[in-house]
Amino acid sequence: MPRVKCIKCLKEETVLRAGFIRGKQRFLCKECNYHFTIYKERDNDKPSRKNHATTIIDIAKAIGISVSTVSRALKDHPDISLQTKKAVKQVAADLNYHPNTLAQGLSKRETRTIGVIIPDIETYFFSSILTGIQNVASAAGYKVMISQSKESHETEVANTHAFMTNWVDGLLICHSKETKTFDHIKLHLKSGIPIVHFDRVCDELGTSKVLLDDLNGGFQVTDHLISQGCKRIVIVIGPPHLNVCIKRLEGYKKALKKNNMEFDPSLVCHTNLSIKSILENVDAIMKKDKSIDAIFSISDIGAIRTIVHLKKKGIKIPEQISVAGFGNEPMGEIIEPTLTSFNPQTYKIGETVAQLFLNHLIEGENHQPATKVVKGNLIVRSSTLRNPPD
Amino acid sequence: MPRVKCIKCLKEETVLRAGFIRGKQRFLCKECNYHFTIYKERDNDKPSRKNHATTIIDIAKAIGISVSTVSRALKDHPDISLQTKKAVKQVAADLNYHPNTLAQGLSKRETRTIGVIIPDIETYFFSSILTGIQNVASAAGYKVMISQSKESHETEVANTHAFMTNWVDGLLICHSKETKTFDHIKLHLKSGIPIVHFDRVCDELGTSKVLLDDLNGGFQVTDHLISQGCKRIVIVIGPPHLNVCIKRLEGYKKALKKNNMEFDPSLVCHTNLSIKSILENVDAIMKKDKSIDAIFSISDIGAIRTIVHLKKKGIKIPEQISVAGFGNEPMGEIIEPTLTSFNPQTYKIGETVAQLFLNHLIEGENHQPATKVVKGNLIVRSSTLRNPPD
DNA sequence: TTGTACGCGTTATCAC
DNA sequence: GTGATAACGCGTACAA
Repeated sequence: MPRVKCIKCLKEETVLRAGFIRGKQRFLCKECNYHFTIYKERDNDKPSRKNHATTIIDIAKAIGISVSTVSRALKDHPDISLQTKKAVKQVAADLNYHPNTLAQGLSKRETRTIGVIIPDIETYFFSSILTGIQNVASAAGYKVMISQSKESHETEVANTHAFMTNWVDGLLICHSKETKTFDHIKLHLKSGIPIVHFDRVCDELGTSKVLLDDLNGGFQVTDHLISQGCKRIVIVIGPPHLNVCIKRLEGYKKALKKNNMEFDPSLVCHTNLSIKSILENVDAIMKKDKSIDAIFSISDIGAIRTIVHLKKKGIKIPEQISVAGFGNEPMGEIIEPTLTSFNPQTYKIGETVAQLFLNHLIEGENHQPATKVVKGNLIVRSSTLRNPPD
Repeated sequence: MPRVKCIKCLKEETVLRAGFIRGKQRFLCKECNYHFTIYKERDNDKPSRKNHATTIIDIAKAIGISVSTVSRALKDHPDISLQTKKAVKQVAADLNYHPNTLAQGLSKRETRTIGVIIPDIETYFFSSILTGIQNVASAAGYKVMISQSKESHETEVANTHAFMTNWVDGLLICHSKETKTFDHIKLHLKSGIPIVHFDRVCDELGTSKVLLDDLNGGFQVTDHLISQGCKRIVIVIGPPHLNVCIKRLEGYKKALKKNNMEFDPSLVCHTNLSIKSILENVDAIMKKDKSIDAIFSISDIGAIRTIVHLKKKGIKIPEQISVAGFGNEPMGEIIEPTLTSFNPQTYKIGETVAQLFLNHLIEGENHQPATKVVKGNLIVRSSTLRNPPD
């Protein structure tokens, strides 16, 4: 029973509390059936928190209109009069208003943010893919959150969950080397948000994928080595659960076949892709088999370190051993001899990944998972050129 | 005037609408002064959206307790009984509940997210700083949003605003090369959120800063070159508005002074730090001045490309020209000759940046901006070693 | 110990 | 054209 007089009839006893409006008690005079609010002195107009960002409420108060009108005016809703729009925009600018994306997200149930999980930002391969993703995403009005798993399955899982609880609108992921189970992805698959895999993908989930031109790349590099007269080509690959390794190996085999050469399993070096493991394996195989005349490393970093390693031992490249890589890292242009490598078009991969995400959004309910292979191209440099073109 | 009977007195005319409770109309019988709500059939219990993530409301309904109890139980509030906690956590797990960080952020007015703006992820220097930042930040429970300005002032400004409207709890920024005005930062300085600058900082804003060991680095590199017998050392720097250039140049001068050598302004190459500009300048100065015996490039990439360039012209490094860089990029170990460079300790820089942000948070109101210089160290390699130690 | 109901900032759906 | 207010999901002072 508030001690408040009705603004209309000035009676007290007929006035009842009737909910709140924006933190202000609202009253209803039963007599006049009239709702009203008591405005206190304006001294409480100071934002309660000193660092209070201006909101549409502030704008509404300043002009003396409702928040809905402000909201609509700000987004040029056709219903709103030009005059009002102008006033609102003016005040918004004066008060340095910026919409709160958190609140927008909560209300619209979308954040216009996509999460990207990659193994390692410091690797050019991934960081350049990122750039491709960001270009397309930001053109479409999406922000990109990045996290690196550092090749740890545990971190990958944690990051995945973190993204989902942040309500990202999509998840773009390249799995860590360690990752062999995919429950963390399956769990969120039901939520219906677009998930796109790239490079190290997972086939058992029905997601869209972007793949490197692995098979073709493996083929082209090997074919090129053969064309340069190499007969005994070592291929250095990683753990067998990584699809990319298998594909590149397939390409290698295909090239041998095309050139009527027999596949010798002893020429396949299984490593864990660490530099240490790669160099050890190279040393071992070269000690065992003196006939080797080429090394195809599945990664550029591996190839580069192999070159440095072999040169230290006085081995001439490419005369004694040709070396080729995969990835077209910038370092390949710097090292001597410059490195022959397969260029997987990383920017384009990134762009394609983001595009697939956007497609999924557009297609909505009746989205069908797509798999795209980004064509790459062989870049021939000195590390394999035995027969200089005449 | 709702057509609702009071639960107590069963009268209709005395019942008034009195606000809402959780989406349900609340009524007040003026007669009995009694508040009540009409519960409809339970058939609206189905989640309205099919892909509705479970919320604490779902848990509360499932158990038949209130949302506040659920909320508190989930965060082990001491008030809640062990029994309740157990039940809540059980159901939460069953329903695969994940708190909505958007709502949490809106409610708590913090997002536990920090924004990082760097010129370019593809540069090792920045990506390794990022890793340092992420390590410290995630250990403290903060997520990291990354955006690259690609050295464009415009993009930097846009990204800054995007972060602020996303209510990041802090902003860590390294300005683009183009950036000469700082209104976009000033604007948000008032909001009170911690802003930390690194590398390319701005002095006119009272923010915390993390600086490279630029002066010392410039000094050490130059001093080392001199110790190797170099007399005419070219220093290749970037635009004068970048504080890092000035500092490294100062170090260069300091080293000359220490060794009683005169500073010759004609040996300073002003470039825009692009490869093209660097190589052109190097060519020009070497053509003009045949006495030059060393080049100190302010960036490793510049130094590396310079080496490649000079080698192509048949110049012997370090015998004819010594070359040194700054940054300790991985490529420096690969190129021949391997590159002498100053290692700025990028990881540590990143960690320090994040730490400064955390400090700011802890200190709160009475925070005093700090400036930290991360000590680096000279890494001597072949590109400058003229007098092999005997 | 548990529950109630408001506030966070915005959008959307009605109602007028 | 404009206003009122539920809803988004959660935290929390205050009430019970």
